Amino acid sequence: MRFEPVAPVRAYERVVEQIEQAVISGELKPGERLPSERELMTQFGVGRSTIREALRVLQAAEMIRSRPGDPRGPEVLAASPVALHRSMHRLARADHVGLAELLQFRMILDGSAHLLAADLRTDDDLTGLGEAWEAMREGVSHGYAEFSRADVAFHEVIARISRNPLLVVSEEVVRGVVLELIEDKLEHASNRTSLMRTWLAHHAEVLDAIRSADGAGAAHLAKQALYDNYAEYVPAEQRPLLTPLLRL
Amino acid sequence: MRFEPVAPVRAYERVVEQIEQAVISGELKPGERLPSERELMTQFGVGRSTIREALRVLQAAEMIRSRPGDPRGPEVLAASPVALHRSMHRLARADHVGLAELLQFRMILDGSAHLLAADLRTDDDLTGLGEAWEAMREGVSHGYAEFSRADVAFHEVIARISRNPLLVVSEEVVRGVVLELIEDKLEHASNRTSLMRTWLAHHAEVLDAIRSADGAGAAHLAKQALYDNYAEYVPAEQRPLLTPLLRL
DNA sequence: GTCGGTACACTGGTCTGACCAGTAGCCTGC
DNA sequence: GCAGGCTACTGGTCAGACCAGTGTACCGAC
Repeated sequence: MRFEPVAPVRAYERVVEQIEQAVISGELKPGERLPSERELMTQFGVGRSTIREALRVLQAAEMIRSRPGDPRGPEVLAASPVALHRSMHRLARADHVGLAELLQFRMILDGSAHLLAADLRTDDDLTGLGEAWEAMREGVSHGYAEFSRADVAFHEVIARISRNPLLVVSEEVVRGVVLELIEDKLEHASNRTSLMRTWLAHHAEVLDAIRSADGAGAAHLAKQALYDNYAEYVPAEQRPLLTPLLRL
Repeated sequence: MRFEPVAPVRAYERVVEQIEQAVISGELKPGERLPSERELMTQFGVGRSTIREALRVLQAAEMIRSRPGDPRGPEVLAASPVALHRSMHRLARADHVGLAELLQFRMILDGSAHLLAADLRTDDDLTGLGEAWEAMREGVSHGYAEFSRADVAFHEVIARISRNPLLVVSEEVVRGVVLELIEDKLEHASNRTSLMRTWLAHHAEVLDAIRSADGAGAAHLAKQALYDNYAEYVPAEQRPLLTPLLRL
């Protein structure tokens, strides 16, 4: 006979549980409203601070949103990847993860997204992708910031074509963290115009590969481009971590 | 000239921000303690309820833990994938993310982990992997639960050989969520013994591929195995989402 | 009739102050 | 030296208060 350690159950936790259960089970649908804090307080038979702490937890999980003054009460939100984004971001920022690992991960995600996009793209997708590329081309003459924005948009279109929200979110997060880590180094990059032209040409190749449903080609282009652009910021002794990915 | 929508900044949010920043920047390391609530209250110049709501948010994000009575104050926790797991699980339950997407993601992660493992493995890694396989072999006669545990351990060893914490964590999370989604269906699986023998043989192949540094082979084996084992639970019309990954 | 403004009732955000159960560490008394 | 209790804290919870903000119903001007 073995016993398990016990942990005291806080009042606010049981409030969270009940509301969470109601949302997960679909009893409370997105857009619907919770009773006001004062009303919940009597329903649960606890003080307002307890209710408020419970609502804070649910709000941090992006399950509800409350606005002061709204007589309809806190709103139940639709599930969104925002919470996933936050927790992934936090984890990625935790020191165990260096630029090499992030880049590795990004090559994996980006490569897979390109592979899937080349296979799953519809005609509409191709149109959208073409427009995204046009935006990049125009961005060249509007300065680096504009070009960069268009570049990000291009990548997001590809991720979306892959039809996998996990891929979209992860890629967005990892891209963000990578940029945060090297933004200071990017500031001093010289001859940006030629850099932009290089990238533009690369994206044209990617576009072609996806148009001709060449998944392997698109994936390789994506990974190679990431390596070419960012490997210089990775300590030389860690670069062998990245090269295996280029071979597949 | 365009204007942006403004959102009022709550007091507790600014408290969260500051503490979060201190943790992310490494100013507060895991194991260290925050001042007590009453102390924080004077430092931030806000009421205790505000402090408490901030701490609740941080606690929901698995960044801190507080125990009543502990004179040392709330403890800063090491980054853990628990929060990531929770938010991914929620998203999966809300079925913006279905089994197909999860499996797709898992094939990507697992395949990449195998690829990297085959390239980066040291002799020690191979020894460890061999032992993990032995444990699986012995597990066959100790029942499904035991075998399953050894199987998970095998996968974790491979993920660790790939030397990328992001890969390790993501895979762990996705594997967990996938299992939760189909656990009821797995319960009724018949002739488990033959199933175990099949898996054992498959893992032997993987082991061989990694031993001989055949990254592409190991990756393909991993992805194919996932497809073979789980595709039956994916609606037939969604299976084409998975097959492109097998070709690479 | 419609429209603009206003008053009201209610919301969530915050603060204060209080009490309780629990913990760690000191400090006895043996 | 050590078991047992004492104490000064901790976090968890509650009650009550005030404020700024919001939606709505009402109301008067046109």
